Parts: sequence; C-alpha cells; structure tokens
Amino acid sequence: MPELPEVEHIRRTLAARISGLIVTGVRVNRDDVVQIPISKRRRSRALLKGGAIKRLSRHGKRMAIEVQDGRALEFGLGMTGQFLLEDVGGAPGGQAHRHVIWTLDDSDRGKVYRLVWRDPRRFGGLTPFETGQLMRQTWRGKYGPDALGIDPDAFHERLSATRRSVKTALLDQKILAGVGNIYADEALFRTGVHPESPGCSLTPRETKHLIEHIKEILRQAIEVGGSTIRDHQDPMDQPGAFQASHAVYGREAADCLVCGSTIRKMTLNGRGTHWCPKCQMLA
DNA sequence: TGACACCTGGGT
DNA sequence: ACCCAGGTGTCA
Repeated sequence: MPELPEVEHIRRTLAARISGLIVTGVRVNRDDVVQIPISKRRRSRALLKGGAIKRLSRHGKRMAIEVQDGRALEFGLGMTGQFLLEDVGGAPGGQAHRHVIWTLDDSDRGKVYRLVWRDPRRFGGLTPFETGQLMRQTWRGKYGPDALGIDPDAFHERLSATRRSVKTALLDQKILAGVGNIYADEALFRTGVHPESPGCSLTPRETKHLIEHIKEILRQAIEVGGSTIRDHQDPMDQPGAFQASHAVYGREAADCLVCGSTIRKMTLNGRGTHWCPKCQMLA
C-alpha cells in the first residue's frame, strides 16, 4: 500500500486524534506480526501498555508511536498495512486480519477508542524499541535520508554512485527513503527522465530537477491523503485522492496528458514501470 | 545486483 | 487457473 505520502497522511491523521491518550490495553491476535521474539510476559509493556502517547514520527515509509516514558513502537506497513481508529461502543469493524488492537483512553473527555493494526498480506509488522532514541539510530543505519529532507547535492552524490537504472535506485531505500513504485514513475515522468537511464548518467542539473519533482509530488500527494489504488485507507476509513492526478502510473495504453503519445508499461527489476516514450527521453 | 520468496485477494 | 499488486529481506 503505502509510500511516503500515505504513511505521512496516516501519521498526521492519527497524531491529531491520539496524542496524549493513555494506552490501557493491548490485544494481540497474531503474534508473528511482532517482528522480534518477545515473551508473552513482557509483550504488553513492549507494545506500549500504560504509556501516554507522546509523539508519532516517520522516516521514509516507516512510522512510529512513542510514549511518554521513552518506549517506542515502529511500523513497516508493507503492502497492505493499515491503522483504524474506532470508537469503543461503535460498530467494531467486521474485517479479518485485525492483528493487534490497542485500547486508548481519553480521560479528559471520557471517551475510549480502539486502535487497530490490520495487514492482510502480513508483509508489514511492528518492532518494539526500548527508547525512541535507539529507534532513530536504527532508522539512520538502515535507510538513506528522508526524501522530503535530502538536499540536492547529497542526492546527486548518492544517485551518481550507482550504475543501476535511476528507477531502481529511487526504489532503494538506502539511497533515498520514502519513494516507492507509484511516485518513482510519476516523478521520472515530470522530470522527463527515462526510467532505465543509469543513475550515474544524470547530470547534476537533472538530479536537481528530479529531487525537486520528487519533493513536489510527495507534498502534493500528502495534501490529498495519498493515492488509493486498492487498499489504502486512512485511520478514519477515508481513501486518498491523488490517484486522480497520476500521469503515468496505471495509465498504460492511454494517451499521454502532455504529448498524446501512448503511455507504455514494462517490467523493470520485477516492478511494473510506466512511462511516456516521447516525454521521457533524457539520459 | 537481480531473482525469488514472503502472503492474501481481486481481476480476467 | 492464471496474473497482478503502494514492499523488502535473503540468496546465488
């Protein structure tokens, strides 16, 4: 499901509603979604029970919930991971694959919520950390700079160090964190760069344009709740709207909105890749 | 560095 | 009965 815009929208949506609430209960329906081995006795504590929700953070496509005493829970959403926020007493969602359910108390308003972690395909999962600091350290070690924060010079340096195709490089989270299959195709279209161009073939000027377009498109997508192709729904059950603005992703055989050529699709490194043969001739 | 595996579900 | 999917860890 989710690339940076979807994760960031989910983060914001949740943060606005659960910051300050107290985690009064945790129910685990499938323990293999917890990605490190942990005894049943310690599990509730590792899953934030008793904590007051202090902060929701994100790096690339990963997000985390941190509580007041420092404990943190880090999530990779995989392809189908999602959060749902429900009123206790409201209709409990009837769907399957509700792997973890937290009970959140809003004592000020006398309300109680359920926060649900769903993930039908289970490509995602959650990892407990003793402290948010340790988690951030891990993030820095495992992933490159966040796509919204990287500066153009650093981006050029990282991209020019690889002979792999520029699209493959964009999907490599060690080079840049947050871009996935949709936004890689869309950003390359806006920049006019062919997805198979070697990363090292782009000039500094081209990489500058590319990173500017990446940031622009990510921001635009965040504004409208991301792209919903099939699974993405935010914690309030709302789909995103950015799919309506896709120029190439999912538009194979349709006319290019800029030049009228037929949009093409191929497989690159196992990923569906969409591009305009006339607009994307750079490098 | 690419091929394959991990899963479930929807579309043809 | 296929093939495909917003991701990513492991293997030759």
